[in-house]
Amino acid sequence: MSDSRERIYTVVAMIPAGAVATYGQIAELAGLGRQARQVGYALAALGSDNPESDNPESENDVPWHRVVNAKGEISLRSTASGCEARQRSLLEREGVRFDEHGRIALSLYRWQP
DNA sequence: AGACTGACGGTCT
DNA sequence: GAGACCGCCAGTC
Repeated sequence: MSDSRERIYTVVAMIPAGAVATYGQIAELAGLGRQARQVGYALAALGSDNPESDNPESENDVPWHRVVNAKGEISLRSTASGCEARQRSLLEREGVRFDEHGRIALSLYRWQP
């Protein structure tokens, strides 16, 4: 276990509702620099919708659904297909609108600490 | 030790 | 605007 992962979770948990953050942004705030990959890797370790997975320390309070890539799209992961639909639903519930391309206007919803 | 993989980012074409 | 390439790091085989 790397403390970097907890740092990432902490940063993600700081994202307010109705706002989204990019992986690169999270990485920078977490002190990882440009390692956006590591951020996605850490989030993937959460198990997304696998509450059965064991991650007692990270808790499920991490709003991973507020994290999108630099294009403003929901990144497709290897497994758990359909999870993105739930993510989009959660974001829309928070007031985030998607365009025809199914992308988010980062210029409007991008979280700015 | 070496090689492959992965929720990505930025730049070039 | 979209696609191809490279780079960066950690974890796993």
